[in-house]
Amino acid sequence: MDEIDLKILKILQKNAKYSLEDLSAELKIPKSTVAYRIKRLEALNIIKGYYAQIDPTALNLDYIVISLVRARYGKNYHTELGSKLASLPGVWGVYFVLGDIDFIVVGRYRNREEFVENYLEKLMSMPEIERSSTQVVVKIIKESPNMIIWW
Amino acid sequence: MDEIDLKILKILQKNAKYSLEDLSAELKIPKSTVAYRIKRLEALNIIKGYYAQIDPTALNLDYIVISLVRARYGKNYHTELGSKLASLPGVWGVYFVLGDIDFIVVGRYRNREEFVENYLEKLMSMPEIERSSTQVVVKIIKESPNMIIWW
DNA sequence: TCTGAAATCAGAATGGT
DNA sequence: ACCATTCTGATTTCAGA
Repeated sequence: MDEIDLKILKILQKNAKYSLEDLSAELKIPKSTVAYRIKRLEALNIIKGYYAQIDPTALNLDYIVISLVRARYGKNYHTELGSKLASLPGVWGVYFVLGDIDFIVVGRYRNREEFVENYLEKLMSMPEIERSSTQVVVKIIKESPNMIIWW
Repeated sequence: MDEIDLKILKILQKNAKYSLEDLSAELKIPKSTVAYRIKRLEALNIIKGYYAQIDPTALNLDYIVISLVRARYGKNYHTELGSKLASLPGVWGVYFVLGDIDFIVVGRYRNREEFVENYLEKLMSMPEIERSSTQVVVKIIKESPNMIIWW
């Protein structure tokens, strides 16, 4: 991983359709070398894949929720609860944190009913949870999780 | 936006490199029609772009933080604070929520020093903040924000 | 709006340094 | 590990339905 690899990643994290030719011109190295580098980054699993970014609002996914969850104490309670939370439909993020709270959970739904049915009811029936508070997101000010390299 | 569009999106949200030919076979429509559909989804900004997904740990980004922020009351305090939080280096998510907390902020850093310098010090010098608590993520159990369509 | 065929172009493969 | 060339196949274009 050198400076050139980093430059490639910096460009591809923003635009996966950037062509080998343009990368070649940008980095001033032959395009076959660019191809070679990218293949290596893929093989090393540094590039984990390519995906289309879809506008959530276009699919009416504007019922975004974030929950702060505290687990009960007990052996395996944390790991078990973690995977149970992660498997809830609509949940895309589960973070295990230290402190007052144990888990932060993020999910996207199309409306209140869908949220209640797929998320809230299931959450409230989990015995491993000691306490949880769920917030509805009013506005997404920033959401660009694909921008890994910012420096 | 019909059933076919949704199927296309469902596939491309997972794999942007899925070829027109394979999509054509999968959906049982000619590949030129698939191309036509995709172009339309792009034009309508339903597909917002294509990205390479980069492994954060490969770049030593394992100092992940989530802050719960409460703003002071006052005109414009909330919108101003929102954009100030979003502009912090390393911050990729800022959510405005209702309730006890006003903002939930997510950031990625390579180490403690980088986090303190780029994030914590700047956060703590923001007068619009009444109170904030920052959690360090011990484990990312799930993080797949690109999976928009789950039903 | 959709489709088939042709043309174009980008990416994969090869082999040499 | 790097790079020039060749080759393959995916995408774009366009005319017609």
